[in-house]
Amino acid sequence: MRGQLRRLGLGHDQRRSVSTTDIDFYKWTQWIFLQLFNSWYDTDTDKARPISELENGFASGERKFLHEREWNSLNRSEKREIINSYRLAYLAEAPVNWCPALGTVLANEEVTAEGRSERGNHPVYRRPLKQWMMRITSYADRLLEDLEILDWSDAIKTMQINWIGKSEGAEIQFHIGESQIEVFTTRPDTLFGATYMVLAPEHPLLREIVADDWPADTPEHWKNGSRKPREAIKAYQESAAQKTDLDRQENKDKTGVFTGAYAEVPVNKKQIPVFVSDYVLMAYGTGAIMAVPGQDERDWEFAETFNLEILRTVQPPDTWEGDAFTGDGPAINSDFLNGLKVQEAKARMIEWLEDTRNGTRNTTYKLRDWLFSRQRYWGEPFPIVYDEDQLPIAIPEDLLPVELPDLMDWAPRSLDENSDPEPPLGRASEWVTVDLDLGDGIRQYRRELNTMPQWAGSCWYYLRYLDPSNNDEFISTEIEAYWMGGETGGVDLYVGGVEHAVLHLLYSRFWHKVLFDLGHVSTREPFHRLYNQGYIQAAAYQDPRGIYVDAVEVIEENGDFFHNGELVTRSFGKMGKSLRNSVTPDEMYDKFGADTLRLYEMFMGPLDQDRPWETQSVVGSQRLLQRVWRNLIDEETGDLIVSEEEPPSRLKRILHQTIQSVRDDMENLRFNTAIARITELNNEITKLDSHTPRDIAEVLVHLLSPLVPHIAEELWEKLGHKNSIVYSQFPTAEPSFLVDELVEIPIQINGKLKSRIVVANDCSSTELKEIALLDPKISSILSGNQIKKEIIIEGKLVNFVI
RNA sequence: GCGCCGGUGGCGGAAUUGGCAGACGCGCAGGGUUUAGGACCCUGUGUCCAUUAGGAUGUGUGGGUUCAAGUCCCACCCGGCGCACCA
Repeated sequence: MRGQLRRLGLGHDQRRSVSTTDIDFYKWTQWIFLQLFNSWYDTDTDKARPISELENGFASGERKFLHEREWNSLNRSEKREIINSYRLAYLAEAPVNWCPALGTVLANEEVTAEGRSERGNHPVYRRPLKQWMMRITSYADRLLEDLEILDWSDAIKTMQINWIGKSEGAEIQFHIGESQIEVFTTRPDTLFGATYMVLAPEHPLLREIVADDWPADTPEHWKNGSRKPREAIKAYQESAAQKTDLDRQENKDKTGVFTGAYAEVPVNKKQIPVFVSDYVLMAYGTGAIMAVPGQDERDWEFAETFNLEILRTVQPPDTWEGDAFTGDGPAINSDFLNGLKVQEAKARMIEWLEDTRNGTRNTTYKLRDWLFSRQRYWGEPFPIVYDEDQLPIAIPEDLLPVELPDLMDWAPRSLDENSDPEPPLGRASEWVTVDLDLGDGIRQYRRELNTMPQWAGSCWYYLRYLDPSNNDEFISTEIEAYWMGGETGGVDLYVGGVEHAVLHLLYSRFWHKVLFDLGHVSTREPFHRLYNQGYIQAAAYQDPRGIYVDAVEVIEENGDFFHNGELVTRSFGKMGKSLRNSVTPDEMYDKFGADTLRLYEMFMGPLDQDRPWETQSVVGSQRLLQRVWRNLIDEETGDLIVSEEEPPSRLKRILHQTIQSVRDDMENLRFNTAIARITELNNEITKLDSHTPRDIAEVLVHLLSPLVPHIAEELWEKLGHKNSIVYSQFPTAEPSFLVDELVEIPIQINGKLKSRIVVANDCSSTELKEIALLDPKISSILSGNQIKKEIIIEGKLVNFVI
């Protein structure tokens, strides 16, 4: 890998090379973990603060302690548990993604929509486990808002927006007998239209509310075939538990069971039936909804299946032919809301709910806290030990790093769905306990056996890269300010693939904001400008059985493709072994040289798009370099053949126009068009009868140098320079040469091009018109026709309307 | 279903604020140089009609705005990616 980078002249700075697995690096990853562990999120000031400030606040009474008992009446261990529940890095028993095939739990971001692992595509199961979490949800709003200051593509921004999934609305209390159930809705304005309620099958309050017997007149199809509600609910819960996420997605037919219970709608005291259905997810909102079929398509569908009342509370337009109406319109059937538009009605209803203590304004997010521990060997050990209270204690900074123990057998075990995760570090029997003096004498502690995910190191490596050998700090304050500061703030340009949209790029932003709050970095965001490069794809070929054949052996004939005489079909995909379509940089280097390879890769299309590799086309780039070489060097002797003459003024103009566009293109990473401009310049030089003037040659080499450094350096040296071209100033365009003395102006009749005239660049519109009318083609068309209108734009065009 | 991105010659792709569609390259065709070869040089190359001159037509489809639309507006089709019963 390093060899390939070097061979291609990619100019990586070896001195700044960092590896997240080096002890010197992960020592600081552990240090950052401690910053998170030792902080809490203060919602009053909207930033992270040291946890000691919270503790002192509780102790002094300065900060209100909103729990049942007085802070000072708690014992040490109770206090610790409370404090722990505020930390940005905390342990929690929660439903997590357990991937037995990988032997580890995974973060939500690492599980695909199909409920499989991003890595390896293995099945993932939800199950409750005690794991380390990162309180990224505290930052949801800031992660959302600060997207605005970033120069990122809309694609990535929307992916993050969707992932954070902010919805504003209200939480409303419903009474079911003695019990109370909270519902989250983004449409509190439709409360009068609530005609039934639905709980998720996993909802904990089901136990309390399910009736003993079906009420009289309960329709048969509400009963799930059971004689008693409890039986019906139990059967439904079991069948729902069997369904995978995939099943739920594929089969969107509404199913459900009546609980036998009725809830009271707070605003009109109406009694509505309570159902259980798996179209309500426990993981979102409160796991319970008020169903408003009139304004919600899913509820409409369910209402139709179970013959439930449908009441419109927003007036759809007259032309409306659909079912549920989710658009805007005046409220109807809604008492004090009648006539109000959705926005006003929402606000009014929230006011009413808060006044009457039936609910509160609330916001929910799809984003969950980040599951941070893994049961793998290759990861940073947590700088955490446990004492006899089984509560986590941070290893002091001066005892870092906590090194990974040597393990002969470090592979994760492949387990099944029902087994528990087994951290490989548990096999390091010498290591699992440790004697430490943490202030009260040497005592034995039990180590944390989980490790951090691979994202931990990549969350902050861009900072360490700036100051890679600092042994005293994770980065020096001055160096951080120098590189990360400036107008924009953050990394100036970050090029990477789109696949990290809601993984690395979200996690990094989160860590960076924590470090910012604690005063360790000076910018709100880590990456100011993000550029997602496309992938180079290559043609892959499948034989009639669908098996991929070696792409290099395929021959084309009249648009069809053959492999050993057999017809094969073509598709495009990422290069790789499975598609048997790889072309390695080394092969290309050997055949064409590093400069040609670089030039071709930059020329084949816009950087942000996927582009198909075509070995056949690489010669084009090689030819350009050969032509440039021959324009400056005698092929036979190897001598420089540039002339010291002043270049002709026409060529000088072309030269400066080229400088201008190449600068602009490079600034915007449009290397393909920059190369096209350079090619045009070189083609002009080739047409010269005399040798290339030095002024032209030097600029040409300069323009090429970032793209093809090797040949550029050699030509630069042959031009007589002692120092490397990288130390010389990139050319700047002379404004006076950017305008041509003569310009060609198109002449249109009725907007269609009929002729062209060449005029001085400062030709006035009256002159333009006169010259245009003199043009033989134009005059012959115009003769006998009345000009109705004329559009004359100086320096641009002439258009006569007849 | 929702969101984002895209659709231009045989191919990869160009085209500021609406202003000459197809820059540049590959491929292809014809010619030149060479003992030969092409990773060399020159010329041509959107499509259709025409011997030429020239004409018509043309940026996924259908409408619209405009003197003028690849570009703006409306409706739709196709492809890629992401999310998906998110209340």
